[in-house]
Amino acid sequence: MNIGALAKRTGLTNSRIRFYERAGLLQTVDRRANGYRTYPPEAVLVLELITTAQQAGFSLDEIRKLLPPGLDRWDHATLIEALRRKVADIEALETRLKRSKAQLVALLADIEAKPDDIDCATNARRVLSHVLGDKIGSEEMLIGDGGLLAKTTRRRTVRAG
Amino acid sequence: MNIGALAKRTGLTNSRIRFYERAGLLQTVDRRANGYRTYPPEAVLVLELITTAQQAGFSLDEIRKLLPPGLDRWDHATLIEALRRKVADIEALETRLKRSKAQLVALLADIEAKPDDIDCATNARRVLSHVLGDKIGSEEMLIGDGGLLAKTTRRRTVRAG
DNA sequence: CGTAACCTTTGAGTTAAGTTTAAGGTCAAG
DNA sequence: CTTGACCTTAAACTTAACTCAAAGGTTACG
Repeated sequence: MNIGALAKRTGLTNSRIRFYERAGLLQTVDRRANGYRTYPPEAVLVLELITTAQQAGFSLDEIRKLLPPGLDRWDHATLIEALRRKVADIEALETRLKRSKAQLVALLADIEAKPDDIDCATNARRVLSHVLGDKIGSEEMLIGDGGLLAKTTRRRTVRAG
Repeated sequence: MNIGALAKRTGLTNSRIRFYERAGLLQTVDRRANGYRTYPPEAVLVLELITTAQQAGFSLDEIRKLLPPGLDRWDHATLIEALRRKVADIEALETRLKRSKAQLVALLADIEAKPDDIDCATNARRVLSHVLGDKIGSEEMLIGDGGLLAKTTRRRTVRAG
């Protein structure tokens, strides 16, 4: 199978497949006499594994460390470890999301609860003091990155290579 | 207030504050005769608003569009719209997270359910077919970025400016 | 033989949110 | 009058996961 065919099979771009090879993720590749890459059918599986793992939140770096052997011969213990860690990561993120959402919802309620007899500026100050109040009040709030991810704007320029 | 003092008050770095100004997020700044920036006390509030919004998942771009007027005089309707959208974003992400987590947990169970009388390679094939099976089986699976975020590896190089 | 559709490589560009560096002014204290 | 802490700018660097462009070789078809 040539790279173009593999790309069509997997829905990935040629450049992305080459990139994965360069990144050490796709080793099931050979060269024909003319220099063309040629792939065995399992390459489709490997690429699908990679994208599936990505969707589950694994970075390419993590995937590389888990994928290396020959599709069989996996490091059982390491793999399970990684999966468990990733589940824990997801749970942590879920917690953060829940908190952020609650804050936003509270903020919405607060803004809309404007008594209607006070002016906008006064309402703004009132809301503002609620939003920042809790934070400013506590001498030292718990540190931690926070920062949910603003991935609403994903690039994902879809265009075949 | 000089930039250093503001940085200390907010816990941000000098460079980050300058960056926010360059990005059009922090307009409450003046210059002394010597070129030094000087800030009014409200600058602390503005910066705290910015980081709070960031933690709620807003990108700097989104924040810029919501922040512009003079701390009061907010665009009520636009703001509420944005907040609602962000809540919806969070909910969508929560859904995706739930699905991914379920998949991972299922995968874990699958791996550990190895009958112990079959060899590792066979088990690997068995598990692999489960992981990819659903996907391969369906002619055309629902499209959509997926890609949870692998932000386990956050850079956040902590070093004062 | 031409040309279109493949394939190759290298190297640079993209995005977000900053940080780092280099080179240099300013200011307060001793 | 020098030292150290502070401030200034512009420009380059960082990370992840790719994409895009340029310049060129290969192959199948008519």
